[in-house]
Amino acid sequence: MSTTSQAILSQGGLFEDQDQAPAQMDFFSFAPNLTLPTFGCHQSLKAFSTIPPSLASDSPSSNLSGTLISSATTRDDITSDFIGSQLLSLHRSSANLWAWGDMGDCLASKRDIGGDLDGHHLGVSTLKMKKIKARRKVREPRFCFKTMSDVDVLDDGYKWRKYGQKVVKNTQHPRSYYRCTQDNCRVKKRVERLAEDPRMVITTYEGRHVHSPSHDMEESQAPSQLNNFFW
DNA sequence: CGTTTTTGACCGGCGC
DNA sequence: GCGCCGGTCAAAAACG
Repeated sequence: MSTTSQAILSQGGLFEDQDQAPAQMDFFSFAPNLTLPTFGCHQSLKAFSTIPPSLASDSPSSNLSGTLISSATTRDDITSDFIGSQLLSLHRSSANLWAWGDMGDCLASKRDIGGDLDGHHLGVSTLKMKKIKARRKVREPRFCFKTMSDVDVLDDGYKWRKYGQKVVKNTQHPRSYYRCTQDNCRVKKRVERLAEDPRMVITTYEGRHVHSPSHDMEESQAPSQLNNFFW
């Protein structure tokens, strides 16, 4: 992955589930108020963690939300300039929205308040709301983002092992399933190229890492938890 | 030879 | 209950 051209780049957005990722980039402002946990998975997302610790803390009650535009595929690409210029629309959220069900409730109540009947701009149909409710069980926190990239699997500093691949209906690109290789870490991610626009890759993370990125161990010797707050 | 990928089988949830 | 579909398993192959 650290091959020749890293100069890929990417525009991305964050959504709490892949179903909600808009097909077109114009919809980017689509979910400015949705919250997302500070997973610290993908470098783009990690950019969130470079915001003041008060915002990036692990506390579920201080989740971040926003829309992200990034232009890097490697951690080295992330500079403070990058963060300043590429990270957009960051908000603090007071709600605890880790669980899926809660996420659904949040969306639902927002819609009620706003009286937004068509709900189209939110990209969540009433049908889907039901679906979310039905899945209320216990779901790992999950989110996805979309990037424009010619590499499928972006280097996010973690080590992944592929455990499956599937062609899903109505798509011509297979979806790949990965699991974090770290023992006891059950984080999964799936990667899929958009049918509408093959330049776009949708990456969905599920769960939270119980460790820091493995890369850091090898190269620059073990980072302190403080440094780790950056990556 | 240990680790990762590939790929068909299998399984569970859901709609009909 | 049955079939479809997405997600996972696991044996075999590929890789380094």
